[in-house]
Amino acid sequence: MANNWILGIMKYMKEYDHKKIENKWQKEWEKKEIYHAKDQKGQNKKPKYYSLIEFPYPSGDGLHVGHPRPYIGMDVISRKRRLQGYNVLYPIGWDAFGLPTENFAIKTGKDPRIVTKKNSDTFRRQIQSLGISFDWSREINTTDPRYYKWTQWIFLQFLKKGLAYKAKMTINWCPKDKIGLANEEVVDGCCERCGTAVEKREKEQWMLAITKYADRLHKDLDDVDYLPQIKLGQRNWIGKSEGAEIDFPVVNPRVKRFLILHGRSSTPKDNFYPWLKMELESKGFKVEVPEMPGRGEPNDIEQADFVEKNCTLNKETVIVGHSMGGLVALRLLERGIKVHGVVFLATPITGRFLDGKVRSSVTAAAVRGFDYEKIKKQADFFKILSDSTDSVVSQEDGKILAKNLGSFYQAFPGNEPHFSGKEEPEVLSYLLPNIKVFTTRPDTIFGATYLVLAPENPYVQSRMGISENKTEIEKYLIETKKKDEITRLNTEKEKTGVELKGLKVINPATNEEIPVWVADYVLAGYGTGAIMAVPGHDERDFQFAKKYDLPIRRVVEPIQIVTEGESAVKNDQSFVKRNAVCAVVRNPKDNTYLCSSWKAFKMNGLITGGVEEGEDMIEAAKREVYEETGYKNLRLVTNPDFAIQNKFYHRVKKQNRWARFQYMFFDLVDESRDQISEEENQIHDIVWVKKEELKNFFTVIEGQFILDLIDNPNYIFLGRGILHHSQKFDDMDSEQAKKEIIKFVGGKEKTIFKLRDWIFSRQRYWGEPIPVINCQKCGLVPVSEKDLPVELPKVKNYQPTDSGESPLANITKWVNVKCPKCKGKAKRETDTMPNWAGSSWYYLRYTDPKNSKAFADNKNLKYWLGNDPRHGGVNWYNGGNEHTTLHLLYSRFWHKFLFDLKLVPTNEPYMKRTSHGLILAEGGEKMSKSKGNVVNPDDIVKRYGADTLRVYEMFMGPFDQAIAWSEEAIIGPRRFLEKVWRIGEKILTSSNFSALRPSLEYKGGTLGQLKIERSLNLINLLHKTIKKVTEDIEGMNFNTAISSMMILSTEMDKAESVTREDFKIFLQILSPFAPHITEELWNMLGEKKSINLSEWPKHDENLIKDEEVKIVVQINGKLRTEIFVKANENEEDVKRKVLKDENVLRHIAGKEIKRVIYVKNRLVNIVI
RNA sequence: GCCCGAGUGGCGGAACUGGUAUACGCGCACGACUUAAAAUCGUGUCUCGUAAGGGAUGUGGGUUCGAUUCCCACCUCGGGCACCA
Repeated sequence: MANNWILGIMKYMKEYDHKKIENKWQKEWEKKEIYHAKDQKGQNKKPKYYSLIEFPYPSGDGLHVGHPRPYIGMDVISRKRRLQGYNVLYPIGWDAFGLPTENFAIKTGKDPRIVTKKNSDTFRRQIQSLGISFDWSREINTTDPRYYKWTQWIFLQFLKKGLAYKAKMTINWCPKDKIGLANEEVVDGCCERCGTAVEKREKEQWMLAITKYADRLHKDLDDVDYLPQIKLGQRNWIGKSEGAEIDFPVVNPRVKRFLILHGRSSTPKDNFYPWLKMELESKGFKVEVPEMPGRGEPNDIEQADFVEKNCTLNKETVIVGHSMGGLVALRLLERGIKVHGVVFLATPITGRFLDGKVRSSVTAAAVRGFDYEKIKKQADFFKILSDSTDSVVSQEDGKILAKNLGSFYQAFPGNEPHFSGKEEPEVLSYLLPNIKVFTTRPDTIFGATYLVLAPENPYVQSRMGISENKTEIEKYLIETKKKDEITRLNTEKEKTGVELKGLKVINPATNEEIPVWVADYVLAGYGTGAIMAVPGHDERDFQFAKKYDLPIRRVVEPIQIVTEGESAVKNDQSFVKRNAVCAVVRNPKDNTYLCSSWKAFKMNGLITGGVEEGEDMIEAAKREVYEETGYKNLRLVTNPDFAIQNKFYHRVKKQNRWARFQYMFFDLVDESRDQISEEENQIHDIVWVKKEELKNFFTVIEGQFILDLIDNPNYIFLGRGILHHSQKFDDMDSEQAKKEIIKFVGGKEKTIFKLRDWIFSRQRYWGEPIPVINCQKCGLVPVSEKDLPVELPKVKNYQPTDSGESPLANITKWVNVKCPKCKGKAKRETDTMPNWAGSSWYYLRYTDPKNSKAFADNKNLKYWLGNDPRHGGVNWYNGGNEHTTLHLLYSRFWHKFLFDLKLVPTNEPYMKRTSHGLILAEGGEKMSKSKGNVVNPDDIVKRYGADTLRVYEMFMGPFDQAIAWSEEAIIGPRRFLEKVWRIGEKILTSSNFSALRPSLEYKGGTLGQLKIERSLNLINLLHKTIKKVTEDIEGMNFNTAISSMMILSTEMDKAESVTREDFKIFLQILSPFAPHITEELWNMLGEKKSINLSEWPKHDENLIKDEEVKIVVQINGKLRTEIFVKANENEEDVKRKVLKDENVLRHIAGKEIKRVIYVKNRLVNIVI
């Protein structure tokens, strides 16, 4: 019986026919549903494991050999987990919306649905031929209406919570693809996809408020296990910076008095007028609040008469016209009265006017039809603070009023309704404006010598009218607008800007008046669009200040604290402060510098000394040079007001010193020199040191700063240090001073982010339609959830329109719908979602891919993600480096949002994230169809087999690094598998080879009990290999795992005998890499159940211990010989043995042994 | 410019926490088998040197008994960010 069986095998064996084997097992596995994950916890007691790869975009080019690398990697892990007893979910699907398919449709007119189907069929066939253990029963496709129904549904939840909104945006527009691009899709000012230069366009866009989650997206990275560089990428992109918002009050010397004119019904009813009056008076202004006649049924003409007669009106007056009072102001100006300015507070008070109709004051003004051209000439500025959005369309005869109103606003551009009308400080801030800046360096505010506004900052517009250099500013604004993104963001280019002349603000720290500039190096979209410029401590401000000759003030000075040696600061003593100078004296003849070298101890530095009471700094420096070196004629080159604070212990005076050394640069006029005192001579030597040698010469840290200063006269100190020129904050540590200074200037601590809200609409066809209906009456109305999905209609032409609308806009049948609210005429939104949408939640769908009631059943989510909010999610997610910022960030955002709605059980989607490197073409270039260097896995599978391809891809190099494909090297893994096959063949066919079975003897025992040496070594190696492979897989060190198995296979092949048990263990640890061949051999060895259902072997610690170890013998660190000793041999015995070795004796002959270093089980190093 | 990562044979790469540098694979050379070739197997393969020994992990320095590994400076390549106050 047994013989027959072996004979049968012998016939069957012969060569390794990968085609037969792989086909057979792939069918068998699918038939037995061996890789299908089981949902319900009750049915299986196994712990769950969710491993995930990024689902592919099924492009028309088909799979290339780079695609499967991550799939194989996670497959190895998933297969290992199954053997380790987990219920594994390893799913796949298609991320099939997107541009390439659409562009193909545009070119060929083919329906993207059909193209997608064809492409994904090809991808599926190719991936399946690799024997990856995906659960194909859970396959999903983002373009399937049953899938995108839920993408749309999630969007509606965003809409409901106010996190999806429409905004007019200047967007990046790719003129070739005719598509709006998100910031992250623009690379170097060009379209990420096609490389065309990006243009700017104004467009209404759907936005997702990802910035609301910025802080959590940043902070929660602490809880997840991502590779450090991935976390870093996320953090950089979010761009958190902590700082402060600080107000700089605007100075306007021409305003002396305010005239507050009541509104129609607003008797000093509330605290508003008294409050405003008090506030203004407290700032030193004259304020007049006349008691207006004709309350109740006001008449602006009558009131204007009254004001003209009783109040002071001149060029120093600003009229604050509240409601009806605003009309009175208009009347006055129309009569030819000149004032400095008018602020028209059009708060939401409506009432019955002279014409008997009810409307707000702005509406009333519009109806009156003033002579705006004349009015505008009477005042330097005319500011309308209005909330009267309701008055744009009148309740009664809307159209006419709207027209009039339009002309009113047209007359005063930049005054569109924007005012909330409620907050008193808001009113005040318009009367006495502040410019708000954001800074991360409030500690440097004493060095803020000017302010810079971004050209887009609204304050520039509103202020321009009264600027002395209005035309210059206008010109600059036009210029910057013309500049495209590339030139504007080019840091190399010289900074430009223009001063807002006549405008000064007060630095709230110094109370000095400082100028205000407009410059495009300040970005409107970040912070407040305004900065305080500190040229002394910011490179950009410094460049700008140099160019426009603005004052530079250094307020933070580096500090050096001596902590070692005899000059180390004594912790128990307080400091004695001194002003000191440091003279940098150059001899221009040979470009050397005057230095001193102390005789008593190793200290090399410059000429320094204390400043005496009342002494001038420069004189002090010259005096010190003269006293210490005798040089008489010095010429001051520069005194940059640069100093270093120095804390040390004065050895002579025996006290802690805190000295401030101010650096001054001198040139030697001539070399004339007096004798120096003997006393000085005793202390140090005078040396002239060449500039190149200074670096090595200085023993003190300040040397570094001096070199920076010498090499670069524009050196500015950017680091943390000690404050100076900062009044009461002098001598404080800059970091500590931040908070106190913010408080001192009345600022507010604030954290801001670089992250912008996500532009979520695309004017394209092949994406999920945004499920919103546009109704003239009701505005934006969400499609009711029961009407989802909003399916993409078929179109004839996929070309986007030139106006930038999606091709959907032309499908009138689809676009025109009834409003779900009022049943009136309405239009569908024609924008579609970006293809980040479907991939932001796909991993949730895998847990319950066929659910038609919810995006996934809660039970399934809880099972597969876990129920611990802080430590749950997909167990292991591997993907490409190119997706570690955007896709990861977006899906984390969606997940957190769903978590807040209690729709998912965890706070984070993925517990662990790793990346793989790309596989490049043989030349090291990226594989692409256009370059013609694509390697198709079909050919490799056909020639070498899927197992060989898998082993090769895992073996070729470190998993996380990019690597070039090599057609030559693939033969190595193939030979390895053939060797494995041969060993199996030998075991099956040669009873001699597999006869010796010491397995029962060694189980649980130590190697010492074993007598058969060959097997013994093999068993030792086997167990070491189990350990290594087990560990290496966890660290994704697949290449070294395979390398160790190659070694094992060589040893087994060479061995006189290998037991079935041992070989089967080898097959098990190899099976994640090469599942087909191992399954076949496993089966041939008589196993009835799949190797996939077996148990992952464990190594036996006792069996990997070496009996004998090699000790490396070094002499003076050089390898001389090696000896073998028993493991854990006593140190003395080893040393004794080493010293008897003839090689050793030869080397140490006649020399004295100074030291012997011993590292247990490793080496002996003899120092002679 | 800033921030990461990496530089090791002819090539892909290995080396634990500072302890034999070059594992494993490719290639190449030689040998065995063969009429022959392919395939396979075996042996060898950093470099100089007959040898003893010396020199090599991008370059230069440092710490150490001992450095691919730690520190400093520089060079090159790859990736990310790029006027983010």
